[in-house]
Amino acid sequence: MPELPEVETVRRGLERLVVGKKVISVEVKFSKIIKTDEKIFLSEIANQEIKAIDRRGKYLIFDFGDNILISHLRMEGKYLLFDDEIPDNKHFHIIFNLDDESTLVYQDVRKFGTMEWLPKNRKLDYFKIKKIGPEPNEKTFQLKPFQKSLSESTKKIKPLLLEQRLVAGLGNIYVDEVLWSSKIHPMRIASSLKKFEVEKLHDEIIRILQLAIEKGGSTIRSYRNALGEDGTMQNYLNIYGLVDQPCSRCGTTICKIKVGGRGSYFCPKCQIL
DNA sequence: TTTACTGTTGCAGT
DNA sequence: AACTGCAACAGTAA
Repeated sequence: MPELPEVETVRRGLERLVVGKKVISVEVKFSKIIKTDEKIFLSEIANQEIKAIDRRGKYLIFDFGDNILISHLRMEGKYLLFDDEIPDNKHFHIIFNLDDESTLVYQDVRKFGTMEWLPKNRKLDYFKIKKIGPEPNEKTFQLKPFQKSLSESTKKIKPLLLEQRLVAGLGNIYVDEVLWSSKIHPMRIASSLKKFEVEKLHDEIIRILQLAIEKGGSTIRSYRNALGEDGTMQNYLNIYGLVDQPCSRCGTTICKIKVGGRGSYFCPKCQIL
């Protein structure tokens, strides 16, 4: 479920449901998800209270006080909470047994998700090394550095925005929405953007991600009751997934192409190359 | 039956 | 250094 608005929705759900609970033990059914030392993870997390659930970009952060668990949902990771018995499911990979008899389950059909157990004092370093850019809000996502970075890049704008380096949180859905809204073709070279286009792009990144958070994220190809999977943002999308349908702004038929290996939707009249 | 596609990221090539 | 393509994996649709 993973762009920033979906991860934030999951964070809010987890915050309500598991903060204050203690993890009694963890069962790892598929080891490759745990990227740090599994033995240390299992021994250190036992009997630790979940103090808070935070988020940075598309990363979820379980705060245990001295340590943190950084969880990335990648393409299909989900969290589920069961009050008692958990059903049989071959995609339940990590099981957190909590002190009130409930069970937090990490489900991931494609097994791309990751978890890392780290001392809390390495948190800032972690995101610095990963080159995760500023959160998309007016305070931290400043226009000037964004302008400068774009003016110095010969990359196509869409793949550049997906790197998470200039701003955190955009994925394949919202980057297409932001570009449509800003009337910018996904293959435009970053340095070719005019000042007014960069300003519009900056504002739309903040506006659309914020709107999507308010709508609880988008639920596409969804299954059933995952935490925070109650989003309605899919009803407000203007371009993603709408190939062969008329552009809501000009009526032109929406096209789909590949840009940097990703399926990309755009209006050939509103977004000129 | 095969192939292409999928809300992500990181790495191995050139 | 900066790009591109693909691998990690499983399911669905054509």
